[in-house]
Amino acid sequence: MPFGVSVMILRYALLGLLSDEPASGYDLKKKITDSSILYWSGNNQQVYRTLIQLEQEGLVSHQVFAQEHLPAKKVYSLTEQGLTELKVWIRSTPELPATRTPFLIQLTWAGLLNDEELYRLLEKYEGEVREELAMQQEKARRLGLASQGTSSRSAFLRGKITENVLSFYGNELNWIRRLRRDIDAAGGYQDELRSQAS
Amino acid sequence: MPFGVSVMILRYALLGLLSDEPASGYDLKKKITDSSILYWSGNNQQVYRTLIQLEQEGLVSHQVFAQEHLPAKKVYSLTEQGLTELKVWIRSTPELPATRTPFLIQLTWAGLLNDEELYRLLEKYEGEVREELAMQQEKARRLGLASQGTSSRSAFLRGKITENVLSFYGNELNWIRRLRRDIDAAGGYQDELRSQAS
DNA sequence: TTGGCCATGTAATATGTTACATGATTCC
DNA sequence: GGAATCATGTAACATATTACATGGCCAA
Repeated sequence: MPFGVSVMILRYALLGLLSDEPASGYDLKKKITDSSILYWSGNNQQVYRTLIQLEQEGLVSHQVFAQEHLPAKKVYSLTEQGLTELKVWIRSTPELPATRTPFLIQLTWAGLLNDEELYRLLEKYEGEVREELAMQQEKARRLGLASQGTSSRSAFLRGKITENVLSFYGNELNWIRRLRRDIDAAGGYQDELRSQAS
Repeated sequence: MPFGVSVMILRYALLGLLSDEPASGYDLKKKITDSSILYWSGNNQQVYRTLIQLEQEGLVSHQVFAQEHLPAKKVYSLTEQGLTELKVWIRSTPELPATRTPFLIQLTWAGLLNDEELYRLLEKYEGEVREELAMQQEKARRLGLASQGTSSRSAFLRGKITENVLSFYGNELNWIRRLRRDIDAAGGYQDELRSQAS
């Protein structure tokens, strides 16, 4: 069974979420969408289909709950076997992060733009990163409040994960600011920059 | 035409590479594989298919060159229209980087592991990041030597792109080191860590 | 009364990956 | 003799995304 990278991530993310508590496909999809690190594109299909597959493999099981005025729920839980498999994966050799950053590709050929166009491109990117960082900080603040009191090892690790996300955007913001400052220092947006050696 | 994110990246990466100089599909695929930011999975199919598509759209054209003892080459060049389209894209609003980091997902549920298992997981990850950073530094050094003398705006920007990649791994390395130090400071790998408030 | 939330799912399409075919050449 | 490089491509499969269907409830 040749599971691709992101399918695998989804599989184990689902097992992980179900190790916290039983949940329906709908719930799980929302949790994934809300998560900063489980980046996903509003796509419930994969969640539903993956759950069915996981059930066939005996890693999860479900119970149907009827509801008044609302569609019935399939509430999934982790099986013993599922927990075992989840642990095996968590212990396995971690992969390096894979980053897709279209902006760096734009920048690679941004030499084709004129000074003003380049200025605006860099400005826009800084703005976006700044906003995203602010959003993540706000999210972290709310999450921090929610987990006050819990001081288990899990809570400690989850705090560190938040820190990772924040430091990623912080690092990116510093980089783009340095870049813009260096360009300014080299005498505005002249076509030739001699500052490269520095 | 609903181009997904990464297809779009491939399209414009190809146009960009061809704006540097004409090249065959084979050459382009190698350049993409070698690139730190055009992360791809040794997959020539997409390159060949995308080139054919780009040609149908009039953004690139090709000439066939016969070679002695070697298969014929299809050397692609950027058309006027292709250059225009590339510039339009470069000027367009940049997207934020999208990062897939399976390790953070492992870590989210690493509370399920015992102390020693967690220790080994963190150690392995630090090692991997350290090695990758070293590799990227080595790559940057070689690239820096190659581009000595060129002090155009393009060269300046490409230097900054390298800096971005290095600072990404540097940041990640700092984070995992801090994490491990904090755990050590909290009295080794005890099951309960009270250091969370700090 | 338009739209969003709840909840699951089908169908169609788009994208990504793997395996394999060809065939001469060069390096170990 | 086996593997890697050069060079393009076909076919098959795996995975991801979009659009749509259902249908009652609730809020602006």
